[in-house]
Amino acid sequence: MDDVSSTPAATPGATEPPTRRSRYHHGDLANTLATEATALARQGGPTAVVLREAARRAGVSPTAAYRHFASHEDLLVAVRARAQEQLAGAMEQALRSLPVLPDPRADILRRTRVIARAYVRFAVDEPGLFRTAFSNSDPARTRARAAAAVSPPGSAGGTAGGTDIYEYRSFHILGELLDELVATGVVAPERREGAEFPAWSTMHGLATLIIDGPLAVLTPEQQELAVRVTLDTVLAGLAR
Amino acid sequence: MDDVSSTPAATPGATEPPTRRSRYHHGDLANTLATEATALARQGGPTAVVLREAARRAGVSPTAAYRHFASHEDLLVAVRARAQEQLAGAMEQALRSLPVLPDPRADILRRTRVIARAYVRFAVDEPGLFRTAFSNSDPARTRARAAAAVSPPGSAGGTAGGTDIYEYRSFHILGELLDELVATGVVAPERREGAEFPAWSTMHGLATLIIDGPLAVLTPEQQELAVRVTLDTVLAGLAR
DNA sequence: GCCAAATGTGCACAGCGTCAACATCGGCGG
DNA sequence: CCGCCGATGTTGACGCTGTGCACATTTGGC
Repeated sequence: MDDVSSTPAATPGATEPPTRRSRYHHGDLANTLATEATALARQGGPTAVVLREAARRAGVSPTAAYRHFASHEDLLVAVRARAQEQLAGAMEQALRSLPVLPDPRADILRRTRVIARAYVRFAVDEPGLFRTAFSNSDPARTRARAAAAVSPPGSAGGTAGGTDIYEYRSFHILGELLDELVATGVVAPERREGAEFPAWSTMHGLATLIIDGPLAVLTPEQQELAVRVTLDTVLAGLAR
Repeated sequence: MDDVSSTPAATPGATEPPTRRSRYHHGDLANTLATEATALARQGGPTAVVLREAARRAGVSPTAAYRHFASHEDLLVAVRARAQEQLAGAMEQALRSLPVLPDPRADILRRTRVIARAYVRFAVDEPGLFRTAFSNSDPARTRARAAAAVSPPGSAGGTAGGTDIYEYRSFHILGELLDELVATGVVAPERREGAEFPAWSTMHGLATLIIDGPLAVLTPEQQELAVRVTLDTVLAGLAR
């Protein structure tokens, strides 16, 4: 399938796309392994990411993976990044195929609904990837990250420190959306600060409750209703 | 009963008053195993629940566990139930130690804030248990559960089918809270239907984003702010 | 008091992550 | 053009896991 590569150093040279290598040295194993591992995550979530199976699918011995990933956890980190990227991609894709409405207020409102729906839809359509995107195997890691201070949760733009919320592209998209909502007068300016929290929490909570939690028992129609009610509520809460 | 023990070394609790029999073969292993497994989940989350280790701590052979749990997944199910119970217990506990305010409106509002805060606090204080409570290893299981239809998401009371949202005690608590919010005129009656979705999604989303997601980088103070802003927003959205 | 059911043990197997030692390739200096 | 050396891949092994099978022990009902 089409996979969205997220490696910073993209292959600049000419390599055969149709994967024709039977040499002792496999072309770019790192990328292939991450891709295969992502495929595993897609069906089965983070626990389905097993290094040996990824190596098997890449046609390589298990230990070969260790030339490119320090550990299983390291491979999972790469898969997580890809999953995050696919989520953000799904959100942007939903926006892309959207005609612009004449009324800017109606336009931004609809885009907001579309984005929220895309977020939840991605979770429902690709639960494995979604779970993986927000998986956290090592608690210590999270604590360590928390040590790095970040800027106050105000408007987008100024951030400090290497660990940044905005490294999550989906969060960035959300921030811009909120700015537009304020600009068009839908959202009260005095409610802009920290508005990402209720907005994102709502979408994310709904998505996880549907795929992992109690709301899984809802029929698709009921889930649809849940999305609508939830979105309306948070919009009403942010409205001026 | 849900004391947060501070001694990770010895037996982590588990008082069994009923069967006071002499130590014949072995006590009620099922309970002991579940307790030990829950202790594992507490530090390390669902992936830390390993059957052999639980058996080891219970002082029995690994296969002994199979007399009480059909599989590792089955053991995890038991641990999940315990984790859910502890979450609900923490919420109720937070309410219990709360004096009643004269103004019913102020009272229910404060209880709402306390409950939401307790939910997030439990996730932060006991990330392992919280993650376990909402873990889902087998996608097929979720799909199967979804097959069982439930009643429309309206007011509490009428539900159909064995699989019920309200088997989650925390959800039940939330429903009653919303009823009171309507009764005291804080929440518009016409917004009552499906109000559990935005309310719970918000709390749950915030909690998971903090312990597993991007919001982990926030300082405790910033997390506090995030909780407040999020709660205010959803309350404003539900208000009449 | 005996026997069957319940409960716990030992052993074994396959699969996992990972390490150490060895094999092979490909690019660079001579 | 050649040889070498670092990057890459392989084999084998270790300890861990979940789990099935045959066997040992306990216990409650007759």
